[in-house]
Amino acid sequence: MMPATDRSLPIALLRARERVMGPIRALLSGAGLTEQQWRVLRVVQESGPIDPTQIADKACLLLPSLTRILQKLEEKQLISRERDRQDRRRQVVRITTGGARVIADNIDASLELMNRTRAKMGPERYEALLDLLNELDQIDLSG
Amino acid sequence: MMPATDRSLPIALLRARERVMGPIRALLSGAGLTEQQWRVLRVVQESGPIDPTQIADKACLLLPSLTRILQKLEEKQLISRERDRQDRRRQVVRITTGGARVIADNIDASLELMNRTRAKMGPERYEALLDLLNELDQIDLSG
DNA sequence: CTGAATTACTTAACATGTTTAGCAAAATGA
DNA sequence: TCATTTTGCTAAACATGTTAAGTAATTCAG
Repeated sequence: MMPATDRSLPIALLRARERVMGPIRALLSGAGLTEQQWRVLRVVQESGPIDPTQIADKACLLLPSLTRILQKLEEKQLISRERDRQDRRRQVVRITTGGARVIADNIDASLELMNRTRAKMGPERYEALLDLLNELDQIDLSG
Repeated sequence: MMPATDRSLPIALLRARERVMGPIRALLSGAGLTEQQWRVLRVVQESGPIDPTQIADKACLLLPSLTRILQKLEEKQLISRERDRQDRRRQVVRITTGGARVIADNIDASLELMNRTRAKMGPERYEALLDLLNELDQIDLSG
């Protein structure tokens, strides 16, 4: 028998994510960015010059998705790309002045949303949730 | 400053979901079904005749997505649809014999995967995670 | 009863998720 | 060194996510 939807882990994860991302998406749409574009932009700013494979890892995206996102961000002139001199398979991605400005204009509201979530839930439970999610991510389900 | 990715709630939710759904997707692809198609099929079987709005609610899908999914499931003859006699805006969705067979063929392995996750994580922590996710889902972030 | 909401979907458009294939550069090994 | 494999990324195809419009049926206010 199927568990009630609130006891189904996949659906509970889906709903929780939607609850958290809804307000963030609303904020970012005002800046003309999607959630994923925002994530990539922030990774690039925080890390400095970085290649797509590492971006994908940090932003939790698959490379085919990232390819399209980088193309969009480059069109919008929020990032720049060039080939790596040492290894010409690779690219070096950098944030532009415009990209940095977009982050500066939205970062406070974004962090405020997460802080509000944390406060409403209670810091201890919020941290406990993060711990459990990370634990779940590290489980080996293969055997 | 951006939290490390494992302390970012949106990314932690993303990774956890991917970890849980990966094996389930692999199982279902053998049956020619996507994760969402499977979710819809199960909701319809468990509920009996049901309209799309309720399916969307239970399966945690938006109506535009559900419209396409129902079309695919109808093509595959796993569900049937007809207009509601009382309210002709509505539809009544039913599972077909073929749909019931697909569920019967895959339900055991599907439940087994979730049970394995639960066991590896420990039943108590698993339940605690579900509780925290549901709590997060019920937070009012508007104010 | 009738025109203005409202409801239950459907369609369309754009972005991402997911899988598979492809290509060029670099590393490997006989 | 040269064929093979691996790596880093891109392209394509199909499915879903998300938002905005559109349509037909129903409800509601006046």
